[in-house]
Amino acid sequence: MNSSFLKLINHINRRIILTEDEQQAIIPHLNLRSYLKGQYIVQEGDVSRNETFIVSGKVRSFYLDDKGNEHIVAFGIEDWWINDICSYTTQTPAEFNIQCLEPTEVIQISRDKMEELFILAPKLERYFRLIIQKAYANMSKRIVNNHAQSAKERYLSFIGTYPDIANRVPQYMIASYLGITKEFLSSLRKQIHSDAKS
Amino acid sequence: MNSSFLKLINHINRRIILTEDEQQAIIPHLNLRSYLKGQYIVQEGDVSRNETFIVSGKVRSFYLDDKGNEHIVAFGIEDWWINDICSYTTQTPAEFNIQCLEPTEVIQISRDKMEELFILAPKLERYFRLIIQKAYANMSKRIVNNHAQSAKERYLSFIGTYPDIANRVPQYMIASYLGITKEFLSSLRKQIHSDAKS
DNA sequence: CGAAAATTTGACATGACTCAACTGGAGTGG
DNA sequence: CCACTCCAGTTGAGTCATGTCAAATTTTCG
Repeated sequence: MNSSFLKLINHINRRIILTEDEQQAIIPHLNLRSYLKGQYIVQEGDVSRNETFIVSGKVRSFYLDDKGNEHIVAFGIEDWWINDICSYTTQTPAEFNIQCLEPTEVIQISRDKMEELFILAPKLERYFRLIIQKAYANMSKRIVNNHAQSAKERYLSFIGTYPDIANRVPQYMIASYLGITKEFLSSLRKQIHSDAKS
Repeated sequence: MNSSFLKLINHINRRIILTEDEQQAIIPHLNLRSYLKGQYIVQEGDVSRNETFIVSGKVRSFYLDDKGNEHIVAFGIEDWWINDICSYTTQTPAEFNIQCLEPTEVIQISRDKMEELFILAPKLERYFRLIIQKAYANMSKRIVNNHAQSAKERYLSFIGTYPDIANRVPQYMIASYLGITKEFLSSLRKQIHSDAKS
């Protein structure tokens, strides 16, 4: 089996149990696709037509406010699903952009194919439910932490929790993800370094 | 059929199609329960053992930080599901409290019963997937809005979107939900009133 | 009516933003 | 190999949004 597809199948098998037949039946519904750095998987205003699983690479999902400022909603790396779920489920124009920060390889499943898959293997409903539940729980904690912690604490916690992301994306994006300005993040880092020395 | 159960069945039927038989089969798995104002449906440290659907009343889900400050994660009203999903799915101690703000009637389904239900009517996996997807999409927007908007804008948008909640919970809880202090919210309201007059 | 809870007020402190300038790489092309 | 540009990151001064604390006031409700 193609190793990218295998990666997804393994991801599924870690949460539900697929028979050999089911695994084989799923494969033809999957669509492998490559993006270059900077390319968009979903653009604001377009309708998101696929569920997207990241095989390798790195993406960000962001929102552009009225003043033209970017607000990063989420990063996505290897083994994560990423989408504008609202646009996908209601087939309305996306509010978020999803852009590749590196050359990125993904597996996509169109809505139609997805419905076929759910008929083929209804267990997949459970798989996606579990995935999204996890994402929801993380979002809830993020909301709370945004309120309960200072920017400095959030930054330290971010680089502790996601070192692989923190090391591989520009700082101004981390600032945006945390909801602070790049200048302020810069001064926080300065503080942190001098804290460490003294 | 008991009218509370009917309320849930209708809620389900608005998203998926249940046969008459399935509807009848679901009922015995449901558990009706009443709470008084102030009572806890889930307490921090306990394990959440049920999915909980609110038939009537009003609840809040909140987190207590190290300094003892409350941070409201969500409100729940009629026709909403509310839970500490993380605790429920992993059967680990809850980080959030879920407390009734009024006398509240709920329908609960234990994990075991839920598994039975999923076997009985696998479509329910889809129903819960759709519910949680919606909640996730809302959370994402909330994160963005917390970053893109000022406290005043968030407050106005909150009372516009959820007037029924805004009118029925104390202001200090709205402040907590928005991530600001009750004093600051008070001064925002003063501004808003004087804006309106001039 | 009286006590407790919720809200408001005001003085003051500070975390975080703005803006503009500067530094320092990483290409790129001559 | 240098000059040039572009982009990310840093700095610092000034400002604004929001927080803190303590007290006064209003509302709720037994």
